[in-house]
Amino acid sequence: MNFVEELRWRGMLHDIMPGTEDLLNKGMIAGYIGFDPTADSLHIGHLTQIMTLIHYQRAGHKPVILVGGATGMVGDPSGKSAERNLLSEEILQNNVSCIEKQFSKFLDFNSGTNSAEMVNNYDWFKNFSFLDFIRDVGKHITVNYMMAKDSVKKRIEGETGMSFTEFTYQLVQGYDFYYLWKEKNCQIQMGGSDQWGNIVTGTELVRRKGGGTAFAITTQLIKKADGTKFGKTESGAVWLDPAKTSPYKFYQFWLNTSDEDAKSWIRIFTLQSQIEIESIEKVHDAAPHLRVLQKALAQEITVRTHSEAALELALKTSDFLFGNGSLEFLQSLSGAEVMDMFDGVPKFNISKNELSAEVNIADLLVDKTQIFPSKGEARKMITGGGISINKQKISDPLYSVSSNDLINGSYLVVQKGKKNYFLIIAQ
RNA sequence: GGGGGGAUUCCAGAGCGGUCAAAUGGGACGGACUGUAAAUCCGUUACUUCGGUUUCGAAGGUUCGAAUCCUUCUCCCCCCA
Repeated sequence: MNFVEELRWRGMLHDIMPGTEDLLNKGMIAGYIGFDPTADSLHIGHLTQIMTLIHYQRAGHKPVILVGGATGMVGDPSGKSAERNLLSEEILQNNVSCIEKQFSKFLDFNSGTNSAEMVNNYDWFKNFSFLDFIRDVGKHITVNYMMAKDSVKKRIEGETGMSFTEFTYQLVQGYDFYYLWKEKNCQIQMGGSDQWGNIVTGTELVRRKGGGTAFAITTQLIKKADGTKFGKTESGAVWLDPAKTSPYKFYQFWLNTSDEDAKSWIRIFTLQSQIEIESIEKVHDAAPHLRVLQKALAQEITVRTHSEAALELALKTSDFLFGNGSLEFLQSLSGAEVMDMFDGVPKFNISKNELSAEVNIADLLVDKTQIFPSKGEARKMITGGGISINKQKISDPLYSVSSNDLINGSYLVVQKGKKNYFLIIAQ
């Protein structure tokens, strides 16, 4: 199965320039995708493009990652209704190096001729003077052509307008394509469907300035069945950096996908074959409550993005927090493992002296910690059966806690409802 | 400038001078159910040392008693100029 067929059956293909498939069938072709360093980590919104590059490399082609140290300074207007805030140069450079590190997990940078390669357009733009640019690049593209682009038209017709800087963006990105085509024989640019306009400006530049041909492939933007935006949770974006989104939360994000989304996402975000996926779906349909699909999806992505060990911990944590969490399991964990498991959970410190005598449960939850804003509320919640300490439901508002309740002599696990955990650490 | 209407607890929106910590709906949070889903059902939704204490735009006043009546102020909306 060739690269294009692969994208097609997985439902990833959005648009492809005529002739692209023939070109790819002729042999190894270098192709690239650009990533703007708008943050110091990639997030799951980038995952489609990462998967595209993985398939590209698996099909025997050479994937090139372009990190937009220069384009990031301009700001892509595609899909944006208002002018972007510009990032400072230091922040951008820091973002670039963070992102570069993340790619090493996904692609093979040491596989001979089709090794992945990473480039930064800042390298060829930093010494490119404005005058040279408008003479050598700007000359080839008409403003009429640029204005016809959707990303530009919308902004011009809209009320917000568009700065010259952002208007220039497609030319800058277009030049990247020309540069890579000329210097690295990179003949294909890929990207999300919103990038079509920018990519085509590049192929146009290759034709007019270089007299050559270049090709474009775009992928489907990920949609959720319920219409909400993909990749966002209440707590913000889902990052690939474990320091920004813990592997446990990462795993949970995928596990919580709806049945409908899971069926399309397992094709996009995992490398399972068509036969494997269809058999998983069969099992899933027979017993949807087991969520075999979501589990397969979550497992594979978590391992690829983080590691087997991270998945193990995520699984254990999930099992404890949602399944049959037991006191014994907690007691079996080391201090470090506990901290890992409750990563992101609010923590409160309390001195051991305070617990040497008995402390009323409401005092503990309100005065000693800030789990509840008032004692009345804490008592109501306790009476309503919404509070557990160390997995034991507390229903008496007069219940007292003492140092005997500490797990391994050092902490208490408080639950408000089923899902809200708090860790009280005695020091 | 003239005339009219309004300001209520997270939001919307009821509220005869006493029985109003304030209807109802939404939201939020808990519980049951469940697939860590959806729907549904139930409960809670000012503080409290459970004796009480502070709330209804702000400040005064009338009254045994005021979210409800009076005065002044602040802000919002509508209509006519």
